[in-house]
Amino acid sequence: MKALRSTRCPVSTTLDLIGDKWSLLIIRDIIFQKKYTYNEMLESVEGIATNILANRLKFLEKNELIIKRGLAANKLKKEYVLTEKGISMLPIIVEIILWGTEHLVEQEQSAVFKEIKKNKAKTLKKYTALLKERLHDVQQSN
Amino acid sequence: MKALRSTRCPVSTTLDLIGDKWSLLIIRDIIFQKKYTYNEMLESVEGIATNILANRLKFLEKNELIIKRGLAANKLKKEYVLTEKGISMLPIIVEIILWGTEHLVEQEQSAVFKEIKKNKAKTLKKYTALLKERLHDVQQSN
DNA sequence: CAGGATCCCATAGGATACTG
DNA sequence: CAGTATCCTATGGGATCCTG
Repeated sequence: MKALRSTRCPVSTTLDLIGDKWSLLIIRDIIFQKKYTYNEMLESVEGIATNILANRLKFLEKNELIIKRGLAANKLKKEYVLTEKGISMLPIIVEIILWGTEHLVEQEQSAVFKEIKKNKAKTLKKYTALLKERLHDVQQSN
Repeated sequence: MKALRSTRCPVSTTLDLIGDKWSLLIIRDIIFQKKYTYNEMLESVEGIATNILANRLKFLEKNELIIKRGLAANKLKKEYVLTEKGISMLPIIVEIILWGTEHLVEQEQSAVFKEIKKNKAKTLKKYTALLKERLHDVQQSN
């Protein structure tokens, strides 16, 4: 992943951040699947290679969408947490979910996706609150 | 561009459609910059190569986000029009614009982007109506 | 004008083995 | 457990020239 296109268009610069096959899936899993650690993500994100996952996590961290911290319980274990900037990406993901369920995927949906379809605003609020709570917990424990 | 990942996750399948550097920029230009023809896009989309543009247009057409039609005035000239499916992608782009203007791009914004920031729902409605009108015009002239 | 054809390079990304 | 290191391939994508 290279530097962002230095243009004045918010669409192209944002695409430089999440316009690839993987970044948004990682964020999706942090948000909806509660996958916070490296190996959890390795299993959860559909077939991502270990070097690619490492690369993306670093890239997302560098661009301040996530932060990494060690877990007190186990010094070896690290977990990733969405920053405020990362959390504010939720509306984008929600719209993508809505579009995808409407136009591409017809099968049974996960509970969260149904929830979004049923009441977007409410679900958005709920998950934003959850994520902020988690972020603040992490910031306090420093 | 390959086939879509056949998964049940709407995020990953949608990313297979627009999770690249270019596709969404093409759609952005059709919507906001009123770039409808090949050469207009070639100039407008930041430095895209001719083979890449052709590739993406074909891919978007194949996935029914755009349709192509010849212009009566000039048999050689073609123009691209968003389908209903393509138009319904507008909320995704709007959220990306909002996020990008908030977190990445600080400079003066284009009028449209300011409009979105000021009143998202209204702007969404307005552009959706405009695009549908154009689509119906095209469908009638067949 | 709307693309196709070609050439070529950089890099995304898969597989696997290894390490602090 | 959380990555690194390496090797290798596919393909994204730039530049340029060509054509119906």
